[in-house]
Amino acid sequence: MRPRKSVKKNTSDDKTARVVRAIRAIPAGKVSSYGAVARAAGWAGAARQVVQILRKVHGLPWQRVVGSGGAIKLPGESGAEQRIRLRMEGVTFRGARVDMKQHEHKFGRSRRKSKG
DNA sequence: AGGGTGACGATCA
DNA sequence: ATGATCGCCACCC
Repeated sequence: MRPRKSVKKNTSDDKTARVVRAIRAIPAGKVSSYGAVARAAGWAGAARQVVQILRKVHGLPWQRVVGSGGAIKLPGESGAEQRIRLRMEGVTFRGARVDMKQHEHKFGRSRRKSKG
């Protein structure tokens, strides 16, 4: 038997693809954290890789990914811009952090369409 | 191959 | 809340 390819690869590219999908799944007005995105992509513990992907892949709603607890981790002006962008999307803050109670995005579990 | 690094995260003081 | 530490993972020299 040769290794099953179509089951689940785990190349860096595939993981990246999953992270990208997770990030793109965050709607405007919502945010998620680096760690949460990593887990949603089936890659627990890869918060730092989420950052790398965030920097590498262009066209992502990067402002919607914040630190644990809603902290803005981007330094300097970039951080200021992130706040502005989020506020423009309707995200509210609780001091220096995003009000996660209201804006934390919950990722779905590969849900099939359900009957209503 | 080994060591330094980073938009991290959880924990401890 | 702040600062130090340790764990984590891939990337870069």
